Amino acid sequence: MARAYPVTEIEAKWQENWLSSGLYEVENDDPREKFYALCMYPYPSGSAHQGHVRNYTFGDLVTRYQTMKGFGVLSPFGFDSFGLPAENAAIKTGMHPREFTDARIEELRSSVRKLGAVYDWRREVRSHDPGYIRWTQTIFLAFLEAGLVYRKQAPVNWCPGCATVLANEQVQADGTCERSGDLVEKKELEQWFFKITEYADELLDGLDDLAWPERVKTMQRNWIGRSEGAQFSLSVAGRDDLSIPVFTTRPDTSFGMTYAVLAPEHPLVDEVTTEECRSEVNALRERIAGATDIERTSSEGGPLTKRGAFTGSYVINPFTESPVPLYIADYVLMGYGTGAIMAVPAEDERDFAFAKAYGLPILRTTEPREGLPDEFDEAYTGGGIKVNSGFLDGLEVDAAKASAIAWIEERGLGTGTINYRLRDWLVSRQRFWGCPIPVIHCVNCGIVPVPADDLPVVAPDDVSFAPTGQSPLASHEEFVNVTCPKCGNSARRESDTMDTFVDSSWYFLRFTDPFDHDAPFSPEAAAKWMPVDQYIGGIEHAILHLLYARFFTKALIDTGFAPGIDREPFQQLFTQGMIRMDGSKMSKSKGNLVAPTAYYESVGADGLRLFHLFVGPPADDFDWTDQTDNVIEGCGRFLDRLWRVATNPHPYRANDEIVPEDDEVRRSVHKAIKKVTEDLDRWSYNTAVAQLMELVNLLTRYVQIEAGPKREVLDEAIDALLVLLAPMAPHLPAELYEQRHGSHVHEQPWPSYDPALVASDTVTMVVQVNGKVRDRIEVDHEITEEDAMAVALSSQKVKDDLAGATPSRVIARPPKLVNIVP
RNA sequence: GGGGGCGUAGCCCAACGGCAGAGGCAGAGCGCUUAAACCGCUUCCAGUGAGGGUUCGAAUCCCUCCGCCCCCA
Repeated sequence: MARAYPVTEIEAKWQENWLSSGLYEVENDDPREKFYALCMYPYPSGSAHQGHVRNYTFGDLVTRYQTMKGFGVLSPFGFDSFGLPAENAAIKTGMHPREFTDARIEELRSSVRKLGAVYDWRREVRSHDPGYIRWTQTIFLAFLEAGLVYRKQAPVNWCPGCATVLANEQVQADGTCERSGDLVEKKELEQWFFKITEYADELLDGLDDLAWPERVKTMQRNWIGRSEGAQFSLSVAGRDDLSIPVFTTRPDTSFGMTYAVLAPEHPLVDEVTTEECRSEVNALRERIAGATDIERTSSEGGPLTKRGAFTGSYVINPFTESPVPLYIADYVLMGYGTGAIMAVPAEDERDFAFAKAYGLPILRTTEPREGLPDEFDEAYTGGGIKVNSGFLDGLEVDAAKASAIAWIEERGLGTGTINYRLRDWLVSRQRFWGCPIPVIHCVNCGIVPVPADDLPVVAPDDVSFAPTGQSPLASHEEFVNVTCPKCGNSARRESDTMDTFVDSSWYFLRFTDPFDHDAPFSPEAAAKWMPVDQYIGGIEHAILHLLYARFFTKALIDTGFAPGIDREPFQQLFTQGMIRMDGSKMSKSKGNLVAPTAYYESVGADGLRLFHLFVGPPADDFDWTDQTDNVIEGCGRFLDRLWRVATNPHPYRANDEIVPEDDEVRRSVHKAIKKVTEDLDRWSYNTAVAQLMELVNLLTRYVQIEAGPKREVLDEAIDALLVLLAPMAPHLPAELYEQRHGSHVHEQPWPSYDPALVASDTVTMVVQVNGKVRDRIEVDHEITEEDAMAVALSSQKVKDDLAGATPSRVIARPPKLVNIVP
């Protein structure tokens, strides 16, 4: 539909203006109070999609709004430009990932500008730039020196068809390779790890004070998974040389252990398995080798039958000194605790199901306060009094835990320990398009860091991406063959690259000072801008990115890069809802994208932005349906109306006569200022837009009244509208404000409202009888409780309704409501 | 299996425990127009997924159930 104003022209003009005026460039010595507004930097996937539009609309609103409120706002933009898609494209087309990536960065950058979003573009960072790689590598080496980086054997996903290592996201839910469809195997390789577990407690405790969505905090807490308990050893019957450490969160239930379980991949399985049981044990291990943790621990598929096997050995329960059978079972994971458990079927659900399936004894050790139920068809995991538990009998669960731990420690069998679900962060990737790990392997000197002067280590260009089964880096002779910086002998360069989550774990710090050529960023700049005051992104990063970035911030402080900054990088977090279409998330991989481009021409970036603000609460998901275009068009119509009422000539009232509509408009303007300000502060953008629509509708009627509109009243209203709309849909207000005043709307201070105009003199008071509305009476807005009651009781309708009965109670909430209870 | 979110008009959504309706979409009618579109005005439409509880008063708080979605296992 044709617009009432030249959208494309106006938007292009202002986008150019914002780029060249430097209005949103901030210096590190900016005297204003700082505000750091940040959207999660994107993977450059080509031109922006609706998810980007939504994200940057919110971010840009924050930037412009806080600027108008007087803050010096740091609003940078960059690209998370390492990653698999570029490498896959290289394998497919032979195009170098850098070329591929650079082209897509250009595309995304220009489509973000078409949205009218403003940034300090001088600060742009791109993770694949040598200038960024250098500092990622510097940080890696600093962490290595600080003992926060180490190497150990770990299983990787290996696709036999492609003869290559796969990232987790390349393995499909059914355990096959997304490219070849082969069943992915686990293969042990030397890998690099970050010691994030060293910060587990701080990462957990730090969550308490953050202004984050509660569910994100909960997800992180669950991911860290701190549990207190005990670790102790079970000796294998008849084998004085063998003992098996187990971890339990319920040491108080130890007397109820009726069997024990090893993870199938536990190193002692071969040792303890007897000849008679070997074939069954091996069969199970083989079957489990390809299963994911989720499949293994899922309770779907009924009781845990055929998912365990007896090893033939027995272990001694140290509390009872009796032998219990030792099994292997898929529901015990090597990666959690010690990879071995004592099984207490009466008080653990999984153990219960397994015991039932294998006919193992079940012995209760906890009696709930309300007594034992008659039916015993599930485990009891609650609190109560210990029974059948020797020296623990009669104790409460918590006291029994402490007592059991003390008992274990006294005998030197083990200790009370804290266990985490969180594992150390595996950062090495057998990939080309990532930040190279800057170390050299020397036969004489071992692992030698690349000297600082030789950084960055950048991948060579002349590599073949044909899938030969080897990482392009590992097979590049000149890259790999080096001399050892320590002893000068020939050595081998590390060919693994880093997880791209490493790049994104510190980019927000680089933004504070991307100009520094001697350090990742200067401590002063970091201290000036950190922490990020408002971080905005998708819920899909609720766990990994946000946890890694928090870890990095703490580790960077502890390694001296950023002394004195807040240990939490993101003060406030907002997670936007996702856009769904046909029941699934709108995404490139689903092929259900609706490109924003066409809307730039029909309703403009302003119209599209307004739509994303208006469609519903920003945190909620919304469905893109065949109605959506109508709604977007409606947002365009609103902008048309604003344009018309602001630019059309009106039959202004010549005389000084005052009409009631003047007052109504003025009151509505101040009400709108109040409402929009409150709504922007509480992320209620949809209602803020609705308020502006209401005001425009009112003005549309006002200019048509018989007496004609009063010029100053209309001007005040339109100016207020433009200022209030400026952070949401910036182009049109900028144009109109310039036409009216010759100045820039985005440099105007945020308006305040007159409280006297917001409150009206009289209000409609509701009178209820027994909660049902019986009358509405106009009263003074400052009416007292007594007067309100008196007025209510004198209402004829109330009297009729009461029919002479004396009210037993009268509740007054002046000036809005009185409720009379007969 | 555990945790969380959401169910209000034909649709998207408002309503700090107090009159269920702010706004938009779609529909209907009228005006403008030679006519239509645009534009303007008017209007139809729900008792808040179901059931219980707390309260003078519940869409809102609590419990159970149903449906959809997300995260974790």
